[in-house]
Amino acid sequence: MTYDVWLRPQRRSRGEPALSREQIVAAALALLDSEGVEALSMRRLGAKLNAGATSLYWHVANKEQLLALVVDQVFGEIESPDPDDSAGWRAAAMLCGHSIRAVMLRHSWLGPLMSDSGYAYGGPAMMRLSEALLALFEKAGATPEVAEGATQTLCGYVMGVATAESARLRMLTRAGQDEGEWVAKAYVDVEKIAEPYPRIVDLYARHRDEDPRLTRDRSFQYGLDLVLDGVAARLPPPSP
Amino acid sequence: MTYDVWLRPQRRSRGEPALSREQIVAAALALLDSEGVEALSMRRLGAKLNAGATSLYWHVANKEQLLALVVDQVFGEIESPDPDDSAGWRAAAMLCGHSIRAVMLRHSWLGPLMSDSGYAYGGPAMMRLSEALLALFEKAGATPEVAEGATQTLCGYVMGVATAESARLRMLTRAGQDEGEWVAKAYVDVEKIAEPYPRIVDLYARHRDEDPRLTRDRSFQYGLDLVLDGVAARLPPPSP
DNA sequence: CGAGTTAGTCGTACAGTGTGCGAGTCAATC
DNA sequence: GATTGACTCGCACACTGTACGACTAACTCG
Repeated sequence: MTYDVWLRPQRRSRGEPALSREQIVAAALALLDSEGVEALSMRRLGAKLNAGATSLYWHVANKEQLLALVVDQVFGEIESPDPDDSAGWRAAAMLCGHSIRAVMLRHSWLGPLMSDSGYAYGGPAMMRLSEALLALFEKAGATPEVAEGATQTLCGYVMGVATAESARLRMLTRAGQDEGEWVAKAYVDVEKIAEPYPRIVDLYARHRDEDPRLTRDRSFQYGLDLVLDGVAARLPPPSP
Repeated sequence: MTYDVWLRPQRRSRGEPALSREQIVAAALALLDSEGVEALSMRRLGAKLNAGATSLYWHVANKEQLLALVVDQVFGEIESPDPDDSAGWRAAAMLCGHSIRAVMLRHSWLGPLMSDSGYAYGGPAMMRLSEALLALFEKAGATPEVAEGATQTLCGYVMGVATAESARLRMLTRAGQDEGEWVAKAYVDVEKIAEPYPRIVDLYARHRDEDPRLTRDRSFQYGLDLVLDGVAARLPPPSP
């Protein structure tokens, strides 16, 4: 019965209670954003809400469920594509891909939390996103099967890459270093470890003097284009 | 200096010590496979090795580092592509993609651990894999830039999808249910939540009576083909 | 109005976590 | 024989998630 997270109605009384599920989720989100995932404990969250740690358990079954709620809340920040986007399906899908990535980089704890369990069964926000993507591709002429494949491939790619990117970002902020500095410092280590792997050394060298953020942006865009090319090839030819 | 995990030489004495780093990593791997990530504590790991929990800290700086070592060890199970594969680059890349997915599904804790931090800086095994993929694409005629893009896109897609798949698998084994049973049971909940999203309801309905494993296999293959199509379009046309 | 029910909060307690520290052991070397 | 260095380990600390039962305060019913 894992789905009852989303089904269970919220109990309510008259004089509104001091704590509410929305409040708790919002506070958890704020704590995650400002201090990272390892800082989120029920006690700290309670303290932030001027409440006892165990009071939270009235509104939320356990920590895992709370995290699922937070994850879905953040999914709500993603801009769903507009199936009637006048710029065409491709531009809309692209925008959506970038939006997913932006949200995952903005909340760099999202990747790990999704992998931990959030992924497995999606909440309403994730469903809304999936529905919108399916609709987008179908409107572009895809069969339901193609739309499904396109959606899964797009999401798989975007989330895979963004998860890796955010892992890197978390490591940097934890080290309190700028991405540029870090690349410079890491380079000497990488040269040693990667020594038997000339193409990797070369790859590092090629990006050595670039702004790492731009490199990442470009790299993401490259793969996104590649995936969307693949999608386009599976759609009926556009009417002239 | 995050890279010193891979650089630090192992201390050794004459009469070989009761514990070794390899042993610890192997035991941790076994524990992860058999009981999952939440069962891996330093105390339990120590007990499994007939050693005190804190003895491990002689061989390993901390738990995080241990996990990084385990992750890289498992990466070693992935079959690197053979750049001279007589079946062509596409078949080789495909095989590699399937191998990555197989390893991630076999060790369903891998996705989360990679997202947590492993991803950020790769160990030798991950480097070997990257090098092999770069070599494969370059041998197929790609420029270093295209090879880089292809590698990142392929890995991003495969790891993204496989992480999502393994999250589902973990949830199932935790619930002690068969994937088929679960789909059947979840269906009634999903119908409620997804009710405003007709395409998702439809998607569920389409797969309702299939073997979920085959559905997943097919879906993965679909996206892999799509990505490789995109890669092919970026390679020079094959000589006749 | 009084009694009972229910929603909501919280303190305490328990079993567990990662790991710093210092004390111990034992083989190799001087 | 003394000393060094490689290891092992028990204890302690601060911290975790959460079960449980006690408590308060508001609402409902007779």
